[in-house]
This record gives sequence, structure tokens and C-alpha cells, in this order.
Amino acid sequence: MAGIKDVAARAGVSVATVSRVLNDHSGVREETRARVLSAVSELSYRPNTLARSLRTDQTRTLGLVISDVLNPFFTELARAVEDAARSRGYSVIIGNADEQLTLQDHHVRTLLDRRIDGLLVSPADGDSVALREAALLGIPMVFVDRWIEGLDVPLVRADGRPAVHDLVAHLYALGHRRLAIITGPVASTTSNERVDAFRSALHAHGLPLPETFIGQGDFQTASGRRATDAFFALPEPPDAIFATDNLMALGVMEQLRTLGLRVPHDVSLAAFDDIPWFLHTDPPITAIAQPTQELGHRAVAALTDLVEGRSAGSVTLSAHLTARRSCGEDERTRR
Amino acid sequence: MAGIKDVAARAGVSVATVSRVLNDHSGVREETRARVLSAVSELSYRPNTLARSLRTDQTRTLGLVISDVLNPFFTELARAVEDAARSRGYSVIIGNADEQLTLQDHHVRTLLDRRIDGLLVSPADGDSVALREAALLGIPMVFVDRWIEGLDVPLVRADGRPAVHDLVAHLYALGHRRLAIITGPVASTTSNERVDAFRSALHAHGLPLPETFIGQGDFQTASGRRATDAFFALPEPPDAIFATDNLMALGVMEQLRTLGLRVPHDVSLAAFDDIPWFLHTDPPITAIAQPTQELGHRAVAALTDLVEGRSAGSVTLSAHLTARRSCGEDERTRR
DNA sequence: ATTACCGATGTAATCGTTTCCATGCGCAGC
DNA sequence: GCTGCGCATGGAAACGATTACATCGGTAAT
Repeated sequence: MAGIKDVAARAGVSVATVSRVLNDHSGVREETRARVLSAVSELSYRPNTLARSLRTDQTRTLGLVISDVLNPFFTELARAVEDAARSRGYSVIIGNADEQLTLQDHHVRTLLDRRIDGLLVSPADGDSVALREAALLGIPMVFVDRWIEGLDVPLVRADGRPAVHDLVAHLYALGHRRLAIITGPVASTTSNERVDAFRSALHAHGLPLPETFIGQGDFQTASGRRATDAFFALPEPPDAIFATDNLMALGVMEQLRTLGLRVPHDVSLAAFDDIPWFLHTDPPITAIAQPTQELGHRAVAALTDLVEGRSAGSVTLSAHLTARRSCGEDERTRR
Repeated sequence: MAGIKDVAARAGVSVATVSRVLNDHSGVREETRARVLSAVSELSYRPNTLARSLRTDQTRTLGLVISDVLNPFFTELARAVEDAARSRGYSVIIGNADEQLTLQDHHVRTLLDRRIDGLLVSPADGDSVALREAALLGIPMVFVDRWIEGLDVPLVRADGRPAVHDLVAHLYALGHRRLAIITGPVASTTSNERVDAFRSALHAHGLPLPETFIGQGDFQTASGRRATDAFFALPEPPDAIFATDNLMALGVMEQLRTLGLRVPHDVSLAAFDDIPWFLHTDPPITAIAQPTQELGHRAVAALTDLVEGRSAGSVTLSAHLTARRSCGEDERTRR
């Protein structure tokens, strides 16, 4: 591949001049610029970003660490992030942590080794040494969707609590009284928020939330299956299940099918995070939808602010309930 | 951030020695190595990969360009690729082309600018200047799933033709005679293969494939909706629809719902690419499943072979039909 | 006519590594 | 007591860009 030297030689100028043209600095005679430009295209020269970044100490690259690419919510988020970044002239490198701390830290380190300009992260459950270090080092960083307590990092997320209250009210109105929830990983901030909101909403309706109705999940499909199994091993199983993410809702459906139970006849189902398929499942699933795209855009906006030396604050958007048939029929949802 | 010089100073050796320890070259006294190593950890030094790559001319990074991250098939593929690459000590940078040639070329160029060691690509429909150039430049490159005619690049894919024949036989056995198909982009290799196989299978059963039963799609949800609309504007609509990817199948379902039609009562539906949700849609959807994970692994194996100077050939795996209720009931699919 | 300045360009240091080559030292062989 | 050799280490040149600083005509101001 041709280097800047080759271009300089071909155009009969010094490398400095070529560089000036490439970064359009002023003070290059129009005719010289033209000569350089044609040398560039004749050699189909492309600058080596490694060398450039090494010298300038900036990569115009953002790192995005998410906990599970296979989760449609994160896929959509990643997509939105990439769009927003590209329109600002940044590229994005994605690291998929698969809900594992070690993998997450591996990606954080790899990204820092690549000298990304900023880090967007939706941290997995638990304490991350790498993230703590990065924050201390002053790497521009923004949390999206999930966060880690005690770190002074801006957070872009949607507050799901009002929507969870709406969901509980909806279930209550439909006559459900034995409501169960499937959580994410123990220390997951989003999951905890959803569980707390669920508990407080139940309380407001005078309903209990027994320990046995809290299924321990990990945001993965298999845990939805296990929790469902446990619920139906109880003498008095729940009459409604709220899965705190869409993959676990899939697990619930899989297991209900195995157990020969029908939704909503035998048990109702609702999920956090709405996805296109929920409209076509049997039955369509009631879900709480987050403004995923906007989350992505806002997060990138905040991060680039930080990267470019401006300040950035946290952003809280809101989620909303989309009622469908999986919780039983009522006036609103009948079609 | 600490550099190799700081480590050298701290350990009281030269940078050359530090480098030797880091890349564990032989010929460093055990005691010196220990001193260096402790300096490294005291300063929590991490090598600057930009500088390293600049010097060594290798990044241990693979580029993956796919046409649509939001398509579950590609998400799963990307995931498998990342896994396989990581286990071989490579990282992966993903570029999402969104089925647009210009975006695809943008990503290819960006990746080459980053001096990735090799390129894995599932090209979008049409002629790609950037890919052609890259191939000519001798960048190690492997196609996965889709390919471009006339380029001498190894291809890792699944041959869907036998499974398409199985599907047609299945539909025929269930009494369907008016079979329609929704294609991908016009020049898409995979889509063409699926259409050809479909046509030849129909022929084998003595059935025609009128132009009006070929819906022009683009592998995106909206095109599935449009094609469905067109089919049902016909005086005699089809009694079975085969969508050549899962997103278009989603579009078909959306539009059928709008039109008030039921599957499989009013029309049957089948899709290429199986995804977990197909088991839980109403009704469960008959699909042709590709060995996605293995595709990803094989593709990475081929690419790393190329990168590391070995030779690599094309790989063809096979896809298989998974019959469910969306084409009507029969012995096999009843449960 | 001298000075001062400006606009266009070149020279060379620099970024953080790797790696070729040189150096110094101890020891075996003669 | 040399010579030669191998081992551990250091010095310095790359890699390909950016950029501070120097240079060099030419023109305007005095």
C-alpha cells in the first residue's frame, strides 16, 4: 500500500505538504493542492489510521460494551449507537460481554489498548475492576441502560418504574392477584429497579410478593425456563408472570409449552423490552417498551460531548406499557 | 498512561529488554524478566497496540461486514464469528451495511484503513468497488453466506437447495398448489439460489411459478408487507408463501394480520432462516434452518488460515427443513 | 536600498513499539 | 595470554503519519 511518502514523491512536494492538504490546513497554493490530490487518487492512497492515531493521540473511535448482542434490545441499541456515532464522524467497536464479568473486562481492556476515544457501556452485573480503573484514568465514559453504583459517570437510561406500576395496575384490573416476577442477575441495577417498582406497585394494591414468586434469572433464555419450572412446582403457582427482559420471556413461553400450559388461560405473561416478534407470538405479549433508538442517540451525544471536552449530564427517558392479549382480554386489548 | 520507556526506567533496563520480556523472546535472564514484570504490574502498563501494529504490520484484528445486524441470522453469525476469533487470539470489528452498497463500501474502507489482518464479508447485493479493490490488493478475505460472482475468494455457506425442495414437497403433500415466493434483492446470490431451487422444485411437481407469485423483496420487514399486499390484490392469491428470510416473514405476518387473514387457514407461510421466536408465533412457523454457528466458525477458520499464510478452500454445509404448523397440519407436525 | 513580514514549502522531531546490530563480559580452547 | 564464542543487554533505526520550526522568495513599508 502506498504511503504518504509515495504521494509526496509523485506530487513533487514534501510529506508535510501532503499532510496539510489531507487535513485541509490553510496555506497551500491551490495548484499544489490539486497536484497532491491527483497523486492521492492515482495511487489510491489511504492514510494509515494507526500511524495517524499514534501521532495525534486520538482515534475517532468509540467503544461499546454490551452484555448480550443476541438480546434484541441490545442489538437495536448497538445499531442506534453506530448510526449516531457515524453521523458524528466516529466509528464504533462493539464488545459483547455475554453477561460475564471476565469477558466484559477483557473487552474493556482490549478497547483501551486500542486507544478508543471514549467508552459506552452497559455493564454486566457485579464489580468491574477494568471499568473502575478506566473511570479513574479519566477515560471519557458513559453508561447506558445499566450502571455501576458509586462511579461518577453520566448515565443514559429509561426509567421503567412508572410503566411497571401501569403494568401491575393492568394485571390487577384483569383480576390477577398472584403476581410473580423473574429478575435479572442479583446486582443488576435495571433488574433491581424493576423488582422494586413491582413490589411497591403490588404493595399499593395490597398484594404480597412472597419470596417464592421471585424467580432468580440472569437475563438469558434458560433462566426463564428454570424460573417457570420452579413457579409451577409450587402448591399455588402464580397467575401472572413478569419477565424483566425479553429473552427470559421467551424462556417462559418455551417452558409453558413444555408443561402444556396456555397463555393467558393458565397464566398471564408480560415482559420488559418490547420487540417486533411480541406482536406475533401466541398470544401477542404485553410488554414495556423503551425508547431504544433515542437511548442510543443520547448516549452517543453525551459521550462525544465528553470526548470533545464539553461536559455531559445524565439523561432519563421514560418507558411505556403496551398491553396485548397475554395478560387476558379487556376492553383496550380486545380486537 | 505509562509507556514502555517508563517500565524500562523503573526496571532499570532498556526498552529493548522490556519488549523482549513482553513478547516472551528467549535470552532474558530470569531475574531481569522478573524485575520487568513487576515494573509492568506496578505501573499497570499496557502496550499501545497502535504503535505495536504500526511496527509489526499486523493488528490481530478481523473485520466482519454484514448486511444487517438487526437480522437475527446475522446477529447469531456475528456472535459465532467473535467467539471463534477470540479463541484464536483475534478481535473482530463489525461493520453493518444495512443492505446498502455505499455503507458497505464505507465500512470496508474504514476497516482497511485500520489495517485489519483479514476481512470476512457477507456482501450486499450489487457490485462493490471497495471489495473488488481489496481482493485485488490481496487482503485475506473470505465470503460467508453470500458472495460476489467472479472474485476468487473462498466462500463458507450452507446450500439451501435440497431443503427448499423438501419444503416444496412438504407444501405439496399438504395440498398446496399455488405457491408464491418473496425474494431478496435482485442480484443477491443467496436469494437467487433459493428462488431457482423453488422454481425447479415446483417444476418437478408439475406446478407453475407465475411472475405474479414472485414478490420482489429486499430482506427487510417492510418488503414482506408490500409483497403480501400485492399477492392478495391478485384475483387468485397464493395459498402458500415462502419468504426467503426471517424478517420478510415477519412482514408477511404483520400484513396478514392487517388484512385479517389467518395462517395457515387462509394461507400457509414458511421462511428461510430459523429463529427461536418461530416456535412461539401464532402459529409456529415452518422454516429452513442454517447451521449458523458452524458457518461462523468455519469462516473464521478459513480466514485465519489465509491470514497466517496457509491456504483455504470454500466450505459448503447444509440446511434443513423444520416443519411446524404454519403450512397446515399433517402427521409429522401435529402435536 | 534596507528592513520586515508574509505566504508557501521543506526539515526533522515525535508518537510507542519492535528488532537488527553492536557491545561487553565471562569462559573454554589453544 | 590470546582468540573466539555465546549470552544478556543496550543503542538506534525503522513503521507512517503530524506539526513546530526553519527557510526562502517576493513584496510593501520606510
